[in-house]
Amino acid sequence: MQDGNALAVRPDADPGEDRISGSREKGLNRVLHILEFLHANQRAIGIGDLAKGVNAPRSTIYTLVRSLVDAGLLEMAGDGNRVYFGKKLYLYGMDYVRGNDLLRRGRQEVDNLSRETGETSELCMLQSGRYTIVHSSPGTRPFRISSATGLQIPLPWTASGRLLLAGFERAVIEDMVSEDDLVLPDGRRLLLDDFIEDIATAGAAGYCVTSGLVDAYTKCLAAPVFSAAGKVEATICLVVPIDTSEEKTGDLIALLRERAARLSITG
Amino acid sequence: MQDGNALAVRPDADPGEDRISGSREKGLNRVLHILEFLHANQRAIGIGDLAKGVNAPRSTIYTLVRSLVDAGLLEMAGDGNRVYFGKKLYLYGMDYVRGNDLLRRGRQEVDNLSRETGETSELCMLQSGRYTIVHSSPGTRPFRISSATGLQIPLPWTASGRLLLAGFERAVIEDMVSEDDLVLPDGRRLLLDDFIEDIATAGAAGYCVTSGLVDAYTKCLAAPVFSAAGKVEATICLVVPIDTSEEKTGDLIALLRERAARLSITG
DNA sequence: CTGGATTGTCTCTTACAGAAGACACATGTA
DNA sequence: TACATGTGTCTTCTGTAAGAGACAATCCAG
Repeated sequence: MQDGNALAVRPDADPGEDRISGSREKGLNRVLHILEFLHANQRAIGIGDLAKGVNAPRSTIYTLVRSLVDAGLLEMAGDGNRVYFGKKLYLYGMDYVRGNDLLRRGRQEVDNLSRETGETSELCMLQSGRYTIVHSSPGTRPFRISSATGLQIPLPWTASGRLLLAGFERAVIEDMVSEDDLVLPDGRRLLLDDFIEDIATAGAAGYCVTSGLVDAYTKCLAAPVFSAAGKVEATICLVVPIDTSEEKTGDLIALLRERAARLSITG
Repeated sequence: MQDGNALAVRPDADPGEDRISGSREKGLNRVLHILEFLHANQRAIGIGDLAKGVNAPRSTIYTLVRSLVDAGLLEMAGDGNRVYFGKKLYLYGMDYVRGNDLLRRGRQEVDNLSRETGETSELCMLQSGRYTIVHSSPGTRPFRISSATGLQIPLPWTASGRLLLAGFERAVIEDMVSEDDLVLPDGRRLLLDDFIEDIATAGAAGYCVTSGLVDAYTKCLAAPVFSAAGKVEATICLVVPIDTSEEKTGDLIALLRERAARLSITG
């Protein structure tokens, strides 16, 4: 991610081999990488592997992990030499929920929606410039649409992404969306201009539907939740089979918009 | 800590006062303090106050907070210059829940218990040597017993505390319990020996009841949840009015123990 | 308007945290 | 038995991150 611009790599390089790394990193950054790495892997990781995973010296990771474990942010996992997230992070997370009306009520609403409709429902937000499924509730279909909470998906792949970007400057949008993001899972390629137009349309319409973008079997219906300031702060969405009738789709969108509007009345 | 050899410390020292400190702190530690401070205050804090709160130089806190906000661990709160926990922490917290059977099932069970009995129910664990309410469900009584999730209470004040310490060496227990911890909210003072005896008794009995410890109106019933290794990994407890009849108390304890046992069958 | 307090950004210095690498001890496997 | 691979702890070196402090810009009370 963040090498790039770095000042010219030592010309003599290290005779040893590749290892360009070398750069001395701030401890905090190492920690942030550790957390991201664990989040990405969704399981306990051995300290050695962790060091490899974040490309940091073993000794450093040992020190940091000890601090983090002592602090309770990480915990040694059952068998012995692996670590994963700790109780403290859970507690802080709950603090976040408590301090965040929208999230708390949004979760509730999403659970309701999936129970009422039987479809998979999700609460989505921008998370440092990335689309994030903040909460999802599975729905009752035999073929369950997989979607882990916290999963980060390119904005252009989703209906929610189009709504979340409504109101942003073109430049900002270009900044958030990489070239890769425009390539769909099946290899098709979106045009940035089309995407930006979609955003405008979705913003004006107050809802958005996408068909067969992430996979060929589903469509995604989304409605925006507004902050007091009138910005799109989140979306709630439903993931339904792509062959859902026009009529039913319409009904679901109406339902979704009503619920999203209700969520928007925030203090 | 480790000055000593250093070349003469400023001879004038700090005229200010107390704070001999000055010691240069690791950035990571500062961050840990920041998080604890926010957790303790349960609300967004201005950066200046944050610096005061964790007793750190302003410039340092500005730098760290920026990193943390960029990383999404903290978020700028509504009005502008305050910070609180961020979405990332919530996501990591959910990861913890997902990776932790006991917590997931325990939360469920606690919710069930409070619904079934109408009493306040809690899931408790040791969190780096401190008693922690990991999840609580309010119950239906008019006088709701307050108990925020994540609240940390001295071990000797609680029934759960007695169970959680079962199986620890005396020395370890002495280490975990400070003098202050032995002083109850109403000023009474427990004897360490009595407390340690309580622990043994509770451990042997497989449940624990305390009356009027934290406050004069409630008693606390707790049952231990065991890990595969046979250690007490958590407790579930009910907070009931202190005048609850012997008979009903007995029934509730039986219920509690059954549910705790069910939780103990972990993978 | 003035004086004090607070906010956010910057620069410079040096104490110290991160890195390197050696070590001792396990495992596994050829 | 030797040889590779992984783990956890220490010690030593040095580049840099934490801290002090100065600054301009707000804000507010009197």
